[in-house]
Amino acid sequence: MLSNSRAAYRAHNHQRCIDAAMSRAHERCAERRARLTPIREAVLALIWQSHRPLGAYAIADKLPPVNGKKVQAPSIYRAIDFLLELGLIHRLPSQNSYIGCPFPGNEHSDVFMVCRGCGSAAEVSADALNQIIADTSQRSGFLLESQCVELTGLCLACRDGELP
Amino acid sequence: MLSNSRAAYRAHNHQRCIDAAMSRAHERCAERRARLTPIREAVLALIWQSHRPLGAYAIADKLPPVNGKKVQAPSIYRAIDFLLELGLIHRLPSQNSYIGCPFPGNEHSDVFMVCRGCGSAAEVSADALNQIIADTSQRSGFLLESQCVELTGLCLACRDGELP
DNA sequence: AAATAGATGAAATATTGTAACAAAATTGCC
DNA sequence: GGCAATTTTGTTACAATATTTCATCTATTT
Ligand SMILES: [Zn+2]
Ligand SMILES: [Zn+2]
Ligand SMILES: [Zn+2]
Ligand SMILES: [Zn+2]
Repeated sequence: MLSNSRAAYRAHNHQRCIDAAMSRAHERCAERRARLTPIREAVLALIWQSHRPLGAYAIADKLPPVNGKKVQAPSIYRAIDFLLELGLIHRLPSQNSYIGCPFPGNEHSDVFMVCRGCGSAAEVSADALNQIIADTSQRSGFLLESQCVELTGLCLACRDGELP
Repeated sequence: MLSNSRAAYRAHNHQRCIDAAMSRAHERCAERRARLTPIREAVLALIWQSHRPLGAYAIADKLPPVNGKKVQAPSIYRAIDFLLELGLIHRLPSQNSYIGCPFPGNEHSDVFMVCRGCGSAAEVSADALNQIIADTSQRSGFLLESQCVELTGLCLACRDGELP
């Protein structure tokens, strides 16, 4: 089971997460002959600033201005589309936000655990879960093409700290 | 495994779906001492007009005007919130739309199969899937509170008709 | 260098959702 | 029934998210 939940929810050297993500991004773009332009790279880096998903306008607000002008929404969305396409980020539809993918390129279901305490999201790729989803689809005669699984709750850290 | 995929994706007497849904809604409101007002009932009925999820503004457009005036967004969203609260409908976050729940009141995971061909959505409550999701959460130390599973692909009918 | 395709800038607009407060309807109580 | 409390709805304005369109600029290819 691939998972970044340990990293996402605990104190860790996050710079390593960032470095790894950016380096994977460069690799992947090279493979696909796609261009990781400055805007795209900046957006990806921003998304990886933490394990909390970011909305498009939050990204726009945090991006450093170019020539004194804020980068506008369409540019942000174009960068997001590009990164989604390459599988470098994922969208969390329930909150209109975007999160870096810790293992792009690997076959993996898109399963996220989103903590309502700290806001962090961890991606988990569980084969067993995948398998059940495939079985369930098949038994219903449904040709599965993609999926989106968002689990909401409290991560270990927030569970200890904040008694509900 | 509870599922309405047979009904949702095949020709069937849909009036029975509607009648059953409305009758369940009245029951459930009675239990909870909640009021199924005309607007709320109309919104629910509209959502049940088909097995295709509807957006809030689509509902607003289709609702018959009251005193010659269109029902405004806030009223629609209030009705939606009410129906969500009672478990009579679900939200599909990936497309900002709402779909009737075929078995409200029963314990059930929220799992949907959404056909990109015909747009219909079927709800499935699979214990095995539930169980795996619970296990996966627990193994990660994640306190699961709610979930949202959207499977996208082609239903049986669309698979036969439309060769991809 | 010219042509082409890809990427960004800029302005406007569309879509989805909420806040705030007034008006109306319903409920519970006397 | 009359009256206060509560709930629901109307109305207006606005916030947040996302897209369309067309012009301009940049990179790649020929
Ligand atoms: Zn990290
Ligand atoms: Zn947390
Ligand atoms: Zn039906
Ligand atoms: Zn279909």
